[in-house]
Amino acid sequence: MSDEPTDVVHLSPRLADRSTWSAESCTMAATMATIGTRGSLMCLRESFYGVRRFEEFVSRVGLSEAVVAARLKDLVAAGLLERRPYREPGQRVRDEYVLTEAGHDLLPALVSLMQWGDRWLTPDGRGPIALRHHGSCGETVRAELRCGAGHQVVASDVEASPGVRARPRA
Amino acid sequence: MSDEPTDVVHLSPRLADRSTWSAESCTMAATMATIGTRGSLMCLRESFYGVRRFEEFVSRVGLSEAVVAARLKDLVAAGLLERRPYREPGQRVRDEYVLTEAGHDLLPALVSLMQWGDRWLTPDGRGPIALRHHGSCGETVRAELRCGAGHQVVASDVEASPGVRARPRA
DNA sequence: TGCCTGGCTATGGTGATCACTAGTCAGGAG
DNA sequence: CTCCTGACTAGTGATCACCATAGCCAGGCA
Repeated sequence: MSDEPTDVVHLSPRLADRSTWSAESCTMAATMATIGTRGSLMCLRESFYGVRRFEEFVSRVGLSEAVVAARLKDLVAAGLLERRPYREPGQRVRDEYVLTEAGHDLLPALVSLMQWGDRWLTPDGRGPIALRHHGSCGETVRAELRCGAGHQVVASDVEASPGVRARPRA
Repeated sequence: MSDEPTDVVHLSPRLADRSTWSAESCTMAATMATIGTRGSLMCLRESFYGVRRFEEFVSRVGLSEAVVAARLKDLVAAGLLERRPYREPGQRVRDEYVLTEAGHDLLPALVSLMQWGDRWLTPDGRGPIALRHHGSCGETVRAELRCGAGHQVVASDVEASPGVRARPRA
C-alpha cells in the first residue's frame, strides 16, 4: 500500500503486479457505451422522475425529437426501457416507455453521477434536486460504497481481486 | 404514486407537477461532460488501480498515446488528477498523475457503472474484477443507495424534492 | 556540442452524436 | 374516401472523440 495520503484501492496478491493483468474486459466501458450518450442519460433520468410518454420526454430532455426517438429506441433495444401500449379515450393506441429491472438497477449509477456533480460542479456543493428517504427518516439519500455485511467502505479499504471467472492475461 | 410494479422515485408536492419544473440544471450531464469519454473513464479507472505514470496509463488503457495524453491533461484541468514530479536516479524529472479529493470522490460512480455492467452485460452476472472490504469482513463491495441515517434505500422509497437553492421554472 | 528519449502536439481521416429540415407512415375521425 | 396527427426516419452539416502518422520540445547523457 502506498503511504501517500491519496490512497487508491488495494490490489489482492494475484493482482499486485499490474503488468500481469489488464482491465480491458472491465464492463464499465460497456455500460458507458450502453447509456453514455447525453440523450440516453437524460431519458433515463426523466424515466426515474416518472416520465413515460414520448412528448414529455421531448419536452423535458431538451434534445430534438429525432434524437429522443433514436435514444428511446436504443434504450428499449438495450433492455432498459420497455414499450407499453396505452390509449386515451377517443384516441389511437400509443406506447409509453417504462423502466425495466435493468433500467431500475441503474439508479445508483445515476445518483452517484449527480451527487458528484452536485458536490464538485456547483458553487455551493448542492444541486437543484435533492433525494430523500421517503416514508422513513426523510434523510438525504446518496450512493455509498457498502459491503455485503452492510459496513460503509472507504476507498482505502477496497480490495480488488479476480472475479470468479477472471483469467490471467493471455 | 404509481400502482405499476416498476416504481420510480416519488416527487415531493412541489415537484409533483412535472410541467412546472425541469431537470435541465441537473449536474449529471455536466459530470458526464467532465468524465464521460472513454479515455477519461479508463484513465480514472486505472488511477484507482494505482497507476500513476504515463507509460503505464498508455499500456493499460489501450488507447493511443495522443489520446491518453489529451485525456490526462483534461483530467488535470478538471481537478480530478494532479501532476506530481518524481525522479528515478540518473534520469530527468518526470510527472506522475495522482487522484485528487475530487477524483477520489468518483469511486462510487465508477463502482456503480462497473457493477451494473457486471450484472447486466455479462453472461453470468459477474465481472473480471471483484471488489471486497479489505481489512474487515472481506465481503463484496458495491455502490448502494443509503440515507443519512444509514438505512438502505430502494428506488421506490426515494423522494425527489427541490434542493436548497432550486427555484421554480422561470 | 550532438544525440537520445519520454511526453506531448498537430494533421487528416473516420465514425458517432446532435441540430435542423423535410418527409413518411399508420391509426382514427369525419 | 380524405385529412389530421403523433411518432418516427432520412439527409445534410457541424462538432467531437479517437486513430495513425509525423513532428516538436526539453532534459540529461556522452
